[in-house]
Amino acid sequence: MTTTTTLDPVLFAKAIADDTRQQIMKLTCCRWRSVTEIVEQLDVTQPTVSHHLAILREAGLVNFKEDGKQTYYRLNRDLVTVCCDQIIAKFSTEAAIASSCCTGKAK
Amino acid sequence: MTTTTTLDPVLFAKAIADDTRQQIMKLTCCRWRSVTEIVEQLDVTQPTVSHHLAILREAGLVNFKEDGKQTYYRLNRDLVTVCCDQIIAKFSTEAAIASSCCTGKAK
DNA sequence: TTGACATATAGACGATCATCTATATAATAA
DNA sequence: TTATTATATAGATGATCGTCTATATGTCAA
Repeated sequence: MTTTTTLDPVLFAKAIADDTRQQIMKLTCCRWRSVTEIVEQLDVTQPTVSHHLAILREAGLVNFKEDGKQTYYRLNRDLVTVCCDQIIAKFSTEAAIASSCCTGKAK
Repeated sequence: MTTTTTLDPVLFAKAIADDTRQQIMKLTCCRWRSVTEIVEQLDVTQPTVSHHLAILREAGLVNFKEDGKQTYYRLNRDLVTVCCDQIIAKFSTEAAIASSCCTGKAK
């Protein structure tokens, strides 16, 4: 299952603009983690972790799979990379020229 | 004047997690822009633009220079690139191994 | 079936945020 | 000096956000 797709730079930034969420992203960056496992590593309650997982899931930033009682989450690292590259491109000279935001003389 | 330095990934994300700020970043990505010039291109008031410029300035994401009555702002593109690279690195396998967040058997 | 466990959802609460109007500050022009 | 222009700051307001407790839902074991 490949769920990379894309994500608007503003929505991407909002999704990762929280310390708890970045901690979750780091915990899930290289292997599947159950919610309980994540809760054990952090200083917040289980509902708080579920809340942040829902935000990351809706953004497509984590993949998940259910297995009996447990739900496992894993970071969608490809999407992180795509979004970061997209941000760099958005604020590059080329993007500016393409959107003609650079009219007038450069100073 | 080179003001690249660094910026924590969470703080970087917070700084760019707003549509108006990303519009300002795009407007200033390739040349110096006065506040008035920026206001003319956006649908918000001048104090709102000044507010967002202050946030970007405190994060080091824009450089500025005063010239008489006017203040010119320009995006610090190098810092944007550095921060994006930093985010990609933070959630890479290597970073996970380095911080030993990958203990236990991979599934 | 009943109880224990894993996760999600609902609702409340305080904090932060984006925006506005009003005003202060500073520089130039008349 | 006085008026005008450019920008920043103060304070208010409504919206969004992060977190919590309480509870619902669903799965497995006894």
